[in-house]
Amino acid sequence: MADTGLAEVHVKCSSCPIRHRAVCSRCEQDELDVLDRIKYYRDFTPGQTIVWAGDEMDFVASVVTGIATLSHTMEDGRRQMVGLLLPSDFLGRPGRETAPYDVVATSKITLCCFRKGPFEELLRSTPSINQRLLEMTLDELDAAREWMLILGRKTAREKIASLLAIIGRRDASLNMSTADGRLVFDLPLTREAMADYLGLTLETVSRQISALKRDGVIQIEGNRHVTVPDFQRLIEETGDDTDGGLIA
Amino acid sequence: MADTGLAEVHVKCSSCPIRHRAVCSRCEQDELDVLDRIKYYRDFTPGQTIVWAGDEMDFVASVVTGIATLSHTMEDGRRQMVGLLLPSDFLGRPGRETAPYDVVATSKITLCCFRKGPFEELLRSTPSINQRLLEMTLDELDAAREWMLILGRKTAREKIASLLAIIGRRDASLNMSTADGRLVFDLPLTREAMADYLGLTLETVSRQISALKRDGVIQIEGNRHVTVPDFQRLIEETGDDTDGGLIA
DNA sequence: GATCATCCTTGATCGAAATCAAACCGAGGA
DNA sequence: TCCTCGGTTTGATTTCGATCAAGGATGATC
Repeated sequence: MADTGLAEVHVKCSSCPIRHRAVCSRCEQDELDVLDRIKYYRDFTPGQTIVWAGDEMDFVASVVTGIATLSHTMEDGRRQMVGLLLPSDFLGRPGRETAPYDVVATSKITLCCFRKGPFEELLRSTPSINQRLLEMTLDELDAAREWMLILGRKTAREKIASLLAIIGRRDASLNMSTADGRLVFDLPLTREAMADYLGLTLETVSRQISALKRDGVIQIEGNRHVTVPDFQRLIEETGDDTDGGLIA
Repeated sequence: MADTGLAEVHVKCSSCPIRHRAVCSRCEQDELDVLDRIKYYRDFTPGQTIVWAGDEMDFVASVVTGIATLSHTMEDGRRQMVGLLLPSDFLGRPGRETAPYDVVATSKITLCCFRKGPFEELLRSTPSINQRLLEMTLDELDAAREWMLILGRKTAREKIASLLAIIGRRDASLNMSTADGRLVFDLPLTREAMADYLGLTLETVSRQISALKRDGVIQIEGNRHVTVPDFQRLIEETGDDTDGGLIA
């Protein structure tokens, strides 16, 4: 078992509450042993609902690869996305029985799951995981509050620019990007999902993206592939304080 | 010192990460001793800014009495409230140097503060506090996501009804309320603050409150004092799933 | 009790985004 | 090749809430 499992898990230690052997050299061996016994993997296909709001949820999980969304749906069909899960993000809440939102895969996705009971046991016995989880939750809270500003006070154009900046920034730290302020990435969301994220209609999303393209803020090939020639310019369009280096 | 401090702190143990002697019979004595040494109280007057966004913040705190708000402000003055601190709520983030939002007292308020260094030390040595803090942060995250739905997808009328329901519900568990579905409470916020909370203008807030009054959903005396004759009716106006018993 | 400053309400008008409607595009599949 | 279908774009029109603009209530201070 020693080092052969290295390729098995692709989660970075710095952003996962669970210390996977593959990437974390500081892991205590016994902790890993416990985790190995209770963890299992699940795959989902694009569009598949992972958990329905209100359903019992007997596991927590960490995203290994792929993207999922959390969203509220009102009875009349209005939908608001309230979270975006990228690789290394954590899903589920220790000490809660039922899921408060729908969780939907927007791409092929692999989750590393832990049964809730054993995981909570582990939480109790391993303060470091608790601490890690607290940090991650605080980060999520900050992100949520950032979104509240976007949802409550920004114009449609600013909303789109903000979303592009966030996705671009997040991708930049992990994926491709060229130096010199140029940035290239693929949108992980449909126009409709973007609309659900931003509290807009998909028509408005489309129009604003066209407008940003027309104004030279971005370039797009084939619906998803985005090039940002000048990231600073994009940041200016968000309405935020002009602080934004590529990687915050 | 033994029991004479009982009236000193009014925070309920069930919702405070710190176990105050006054209300918590399960406190371990030594933990209290440490806390007693590092805690201190600060009072603020209505309208006073407790922390400016970007300022260094060398303490964390728990609200003892009064109300404060967290808000983002954009350069052009647009403002979005992102949090409402009521008694027993926690303020500040362990492991962060500067405040990300303005914190403003909306009433006379008393904070129970802890210097950050010693508090973080305590966090490291006392897992139970970590755990408590995690729970509270997860609750806040849920609340933030609830707000995202309100901000992104609800109409002005639904927003107002939602805010009234939230304040009413929160008050109901602590303060006055009559059984039989009738509910009476005082708004802790000005129209402008409500607008900042809901992503509206104060004029729209005023108009929608008038409309709810005209339609008999609420009654109001003197700007602040609200009576909800039928809480269920108010819930229906929020657009949410019609689950809402008085106390969730 | 008059003055003043906040906070609140109401009216008229405007505008950004929603809604309604149609067409476009690329990828499979028959 | 043509057809279908999901995702997308674009246009015309409507609507809800913002904005602009007066006034009215309430409470503190002198």
